[in-house]
Amino acid sequence: MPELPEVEVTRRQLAPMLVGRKVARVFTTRPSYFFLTPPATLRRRLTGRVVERLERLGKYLLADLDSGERLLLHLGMTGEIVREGAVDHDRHVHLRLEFDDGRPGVVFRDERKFGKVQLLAAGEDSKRVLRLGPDALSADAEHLHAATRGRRIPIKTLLLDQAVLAGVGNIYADEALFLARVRPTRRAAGLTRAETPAIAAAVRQVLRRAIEAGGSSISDFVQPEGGEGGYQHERHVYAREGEPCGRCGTAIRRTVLGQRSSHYCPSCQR
DNA sequence: CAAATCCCCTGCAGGC
DNA sequence: TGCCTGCAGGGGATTT
Repeated sequence: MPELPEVEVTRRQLAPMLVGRKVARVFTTRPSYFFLTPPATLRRRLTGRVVERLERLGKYLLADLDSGERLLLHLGMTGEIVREGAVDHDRHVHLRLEFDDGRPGVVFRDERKFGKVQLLAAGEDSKRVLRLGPDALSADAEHLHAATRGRRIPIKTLLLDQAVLAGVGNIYADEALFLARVRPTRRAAGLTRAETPAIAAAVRQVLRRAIEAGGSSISDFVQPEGGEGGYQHERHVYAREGEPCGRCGTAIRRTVLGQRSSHYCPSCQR
């Protein structure tokens, strides 16, 4: 599942294969939940445009076009944006861009269609982006501590709230809480002055390291150039139920919080 | 306002 | 082998 590290790795590899190239042809599938902007409109508005910049906000990618419009992209659960030819071109390819230079195009493939594509008019703001909190890569201890006050929800659930920190998803929330030695079930408001900075630091650390490793390819994440990430080999708790904790050997436990599976070491995390 | 629940979608694992 | 059920989850909408 693409979270901040996977989206950032996607941005870094995608930028060189997108920026500065002129879109010659746009192919789309039929209208669906996936298209916040109707595919016919996308085809019309994107044709002939040049992407000038590609930035990331939380788990969103924003491509600035030479028309002043912006293309908003979200990978959802199973989305992947790759160089044409790097993955199968099957019924799950919803958007494909061809350019005027003869080099391979770019495809946005998504099995479950939880991904999103939206064209923003010049100066138009996206409600989805506006509600995002500060980027999780620079998680601030004071900000996180303040965000926990008055919140009865588990800290794990709070970390997944994109309005609190933008970019944390299920894998890295579990991994960060392991590094901080805090149980995911702990009430946010009950965390101490010492624990919230530890969690913020762990969030930054795990995200930075995951980017360095190229992301996690646990559920099919593929980099734009076709490679796989390596962080899945470094994870401590996520999807390791019953396996021994790397620190103490205790069996990793799984529980459900906010409809999402959560993993932790009952011995190391308190 | 906060918190809980439902739903969008498809592939796959597990049970029989 | 095939059918059915449940699960995976980002995040918005709806309900409590």
